[in-house]
Amino acid sequence: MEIIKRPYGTEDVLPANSKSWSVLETFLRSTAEKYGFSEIRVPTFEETSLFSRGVGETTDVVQKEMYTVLAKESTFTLRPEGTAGTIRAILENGLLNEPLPLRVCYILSCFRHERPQKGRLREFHQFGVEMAGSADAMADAEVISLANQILTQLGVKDISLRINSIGCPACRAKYHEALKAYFLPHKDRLCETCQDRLERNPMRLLDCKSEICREIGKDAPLILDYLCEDCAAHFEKLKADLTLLGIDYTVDPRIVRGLDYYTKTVFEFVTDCIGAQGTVCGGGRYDGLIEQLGGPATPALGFGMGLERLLLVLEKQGVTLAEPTGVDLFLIPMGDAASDKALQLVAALRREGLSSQMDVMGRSMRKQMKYADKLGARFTAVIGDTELAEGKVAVKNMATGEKIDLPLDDSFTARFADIEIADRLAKETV
RNA sequence: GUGGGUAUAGCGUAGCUGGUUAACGCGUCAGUUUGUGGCACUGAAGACCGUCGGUUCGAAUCCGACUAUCCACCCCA
Repeated sequence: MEIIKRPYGTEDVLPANSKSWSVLETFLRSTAEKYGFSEIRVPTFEETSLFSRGVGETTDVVQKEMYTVLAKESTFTLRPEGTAGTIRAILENGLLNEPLPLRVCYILSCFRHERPQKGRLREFHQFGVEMAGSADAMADAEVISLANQILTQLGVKDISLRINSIGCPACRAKYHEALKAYFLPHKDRLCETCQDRLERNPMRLLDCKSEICREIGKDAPLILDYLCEDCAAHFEKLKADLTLLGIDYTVDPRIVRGLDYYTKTVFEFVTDCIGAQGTVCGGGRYDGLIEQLGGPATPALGFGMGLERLLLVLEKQGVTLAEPTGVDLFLIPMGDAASDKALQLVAALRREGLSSQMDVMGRSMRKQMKYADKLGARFTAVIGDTELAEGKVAVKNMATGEKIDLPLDDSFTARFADIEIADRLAKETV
């Protein structure tokens, strides 16, 4: 019988890598906590209309990338991003009645039906935060600061923060008109996709990779010149605050987010070391979204951080988050009486907080020794009739070959713990 | 949705100007007398050479289709 393979664009996290994931997740939550963000957990699937209303009817994500499933008589959609569901939960549970601003974070999987490539999966994971209630640019700076601290403390290098303001619906509408007016005379020379973009999303024209489009767009009007007074002031304040925080950034007027809810501030942390999909973190302000989803008009913002992409960067840059799990003491019993004793010792060591294992395959002593070595056991101990009779056992340090006698009584686990700690300290000082 | 690349044991590869039992490294398992691992040596298991069809006396090797997968466009994390 042949095995069934995983769906295209999904990934298995194998034992060799799972620890990096859990270490990363713990780090993300605890860092977010320092900024006042508490974790929220929401369903994997939602009412389809939540996304068409929240993310935007005309976006690619909603139009062609959603996994919408028919379950009995109802249809649902696997979340393509985290914000809509989180805002839904906030509104449904009345969280906005708590002292504002509300700060929540999450780690969840998202689903988009796209063609997989490096840094892009159909099921991917993201860490995200949402902050609701503040219209001040200081809130923007804080959220960006969190992302910045995460990346910095993880040791990520060569990643740049780009910020932009895409204004409020009022100034953006004016800007779109100006852009169209600028590009229309050159329409025939634009690449095919850009001709299409001219109507759908004119701001994308500035981001085109084609030489001709770039050349044409060189002198195109910039959104920053079309911001209303309020939006312009907000952007200036953000820049000033980032400078106060010592966070480097570049203003990139070409940044466009593909989700409809963004207003004013948009930002992304981009690297070029993991292929074409280099946006590790992206986010911005969405002052209209909460009202759009039926809540009270409340300014808010957030970001999403792609965990697979982040892990790709860390791997590429040689950052290791976790050493493989080892074994502190591997017991090698010889004979039934010793085996019974070892079984009890292993359990006692584990209760003590140490990791301990023994053979469960009925292997010869030599094989057990080899196996202990492959497991990366730091210490081994052979227990046979002699040890039982003398009431002591030699614990062997696998790295040095040194052996230390320990009494086979109730003090064994505590004594071994001392040796184990001493060994750990010795390694650290070296 | 559109391009292009790739498809040989668990993993990484060789073989690809068609020619008899498809090779190598790593890994796994068993041994080198059940009282001490790493090294070395011996041996074993494990591949219908992605699938189907075509050319041919003969196909892992050439051709086609399909499927899978990777990279890129697009889009986003």
